[in-house]
Amino acid sequence: MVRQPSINAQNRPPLTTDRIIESALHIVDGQGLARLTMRRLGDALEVEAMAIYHHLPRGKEQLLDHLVAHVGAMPAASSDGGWREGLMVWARAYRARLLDHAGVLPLLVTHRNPAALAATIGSLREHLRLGGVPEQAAAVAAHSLLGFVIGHVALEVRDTRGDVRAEPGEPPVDWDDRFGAGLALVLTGVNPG
Amino acid sequence: MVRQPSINAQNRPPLTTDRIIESALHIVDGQGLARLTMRRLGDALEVEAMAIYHHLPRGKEQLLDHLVAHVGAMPAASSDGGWREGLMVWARAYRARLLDHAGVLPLLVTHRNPAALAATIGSLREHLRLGGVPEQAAAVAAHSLLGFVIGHVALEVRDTRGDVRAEPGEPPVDWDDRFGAGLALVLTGVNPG
DNA sequence: ACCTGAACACCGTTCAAGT
DNA sequence: ACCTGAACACCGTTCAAGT
Repeated sequence: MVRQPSINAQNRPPLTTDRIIESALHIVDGQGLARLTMRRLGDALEVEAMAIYHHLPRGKEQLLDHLVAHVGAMPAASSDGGWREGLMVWARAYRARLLDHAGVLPLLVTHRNPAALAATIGSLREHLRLGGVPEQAAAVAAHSLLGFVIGHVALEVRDTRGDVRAEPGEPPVDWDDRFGAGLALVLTGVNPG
Repeated sequence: MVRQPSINAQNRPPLTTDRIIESALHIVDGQGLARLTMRRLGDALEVEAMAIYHHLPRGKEQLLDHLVAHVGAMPAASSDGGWREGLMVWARAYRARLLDHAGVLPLLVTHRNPAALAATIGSLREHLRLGGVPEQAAAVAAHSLLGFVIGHVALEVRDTRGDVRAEPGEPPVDWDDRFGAGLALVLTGVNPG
């Protein structure tokens, strides 16, 4: 029976905050937010639930704060094309991120971890400023764009993976197209000064 | 000891679904969603928690579905002014509703009760059609507008009743103004054809 | 320092029983 | 028909104890 010396006596990787977050996100993505319990999370990490408190003293609150930061923090990268193109790229990527982790969405629309979106909003405002949009208009556009993406994804999540259509005659919505058209609508309203 | 004959022997109004919803919303508004438990709801109604299941057989799931419908269903009324004015009136009222019941917001961005927003979206689309906006553009604008309002309120809720500012030098946001400007931005992008 | 085991106060829900 | 009481399987968290 050979043991790896870098691993502990139970032959498993050491518990770290990153592994805890990663595992929690895996549970939320796979089974939904309601199934994320400290005990189940402990099971997934092959550890007693109480061991998690040694890394996250504030317990589940702190765990959820981390999930919000992990999913919500995504600053817009500086782009080669124009600022409009850059914001479109960011918006599509952010939407994809939210859809990938739709179970975290309810946590994003709470007061939990108020600073989690600050960097994201700041990067959008900076992007607009560099594109020549005045300070006040940039602040408005940044909140409008981020709000639009979050709210639109919320509407998408409500509709999809719902088998029952409200009005049976209505055709299914192509949400990729719908989002793209809405994004163009919002960016049309941004005044470059 | 005089008893009112219309009331039962325990001298209290009879339990109805409406009273249950109303009381649940009162708890969520006053203490937050996390404090809404079947036992506390029973206490507020001066009844055992198990009595609620007689009116809501699907239990807490059904209760939350009702809260989503109660808060999220708000069709746009036909207006005397132009369609733009009508949509602005609706958006401001819908925002106020969401802010009044911010504790329900996390439930709104879930798959729970998928039909809850159908009438609201339908009324917005109808409003735009009557204003001369073509079918496809009206569908896009309806989702964009509703998404914007929901997402913007989410950003407001994250910021307000948070005492700690992310960057201490930054001035506080006037959210009424910010929302109004964002609303104008979105409506600018709506093409009347 | 890091993890465990037992315990506590809660929670949603079931089920048989009361009226 | 409408509500209750006891019970069950869970939950987050504390705390003393192990290594």
